[in-house]
Amino acid sequence: MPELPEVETIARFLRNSTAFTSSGGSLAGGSVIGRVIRSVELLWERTLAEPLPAEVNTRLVGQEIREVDRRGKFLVLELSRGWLLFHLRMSGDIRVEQESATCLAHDRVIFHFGDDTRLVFNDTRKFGRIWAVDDPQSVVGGLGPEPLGNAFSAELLHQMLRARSRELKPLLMDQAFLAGLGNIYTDEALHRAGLHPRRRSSSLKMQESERLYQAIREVLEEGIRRNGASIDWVYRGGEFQNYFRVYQRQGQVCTTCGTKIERIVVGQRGTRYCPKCQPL
DNA sequence: CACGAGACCTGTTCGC
DNA sequence: TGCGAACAGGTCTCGT
Repeated sequence: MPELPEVETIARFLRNSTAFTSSGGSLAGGSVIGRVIRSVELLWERTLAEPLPAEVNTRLVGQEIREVDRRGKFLVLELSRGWLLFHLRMSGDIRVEQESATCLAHDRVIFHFGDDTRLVFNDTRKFGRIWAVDDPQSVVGGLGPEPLGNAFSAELLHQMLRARSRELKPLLMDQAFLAGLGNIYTDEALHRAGLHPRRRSSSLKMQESERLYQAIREVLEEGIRRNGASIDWVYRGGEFQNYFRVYQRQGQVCTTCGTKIERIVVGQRGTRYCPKCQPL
């Protein structure tokens, strides 16, 4: 579910003393930074990727949350000793609330703080994972560049694209190639760049790579500015779904040229594009 | 290396 | 109304 902008939004909610949680409710007592984990409740054991369930309390109890960051689609929490990482996959969500709040269906792991508040990992489809490790590189070490980072440039993207010969859509969604794009933002970026999802990466001219680079940055920045996208039954408080140009718009007209948006399958993922703006 | 199929999961929507 | 199929913001593993 969440892609880079949604995870960034959650990271900011957890880090800052804002008035909202990622689910739109009020964040009990503000930032989670400075809070100490007093116990961990594993409601669905397989959510815990590392360590083994028996070791999780020894590893986390007494640890203070020092910093909240994001790497690709991973939420990265620095603890007083070690690191706690979350990946929300398709349906994960995080909320911080008072201990007196009502538990919800699909709550999978609960981190109780000592101050009558808790952090809850809710995940309908059970794909999400949590890691408690000594070195975050063991989890995120294989990721490609951060698309909004300073080290990422049009020249670098062009070189990366030319070094491979894959269809653009699955390549851009490959987290080892570039970290953070998922189905929504890839479709939106390709439309803004005027590139067909099946276009071979090795065939791009510098000017096209430059357009793709700008499109990726713009679509991610706009997503973050709108607090991510809220679709399906999971409400996250974001508004970007109201600005989609192609995603979930098959059969409707392209806002640029009026042609009907089509849906095809690329790399086993539903893919929306404008056949006129994005010719092969 | 590139690519497709299948697995992991639950819920909603659509067609008959 | 009922019921199965298709689909859903992701990633991993296996086989060709």
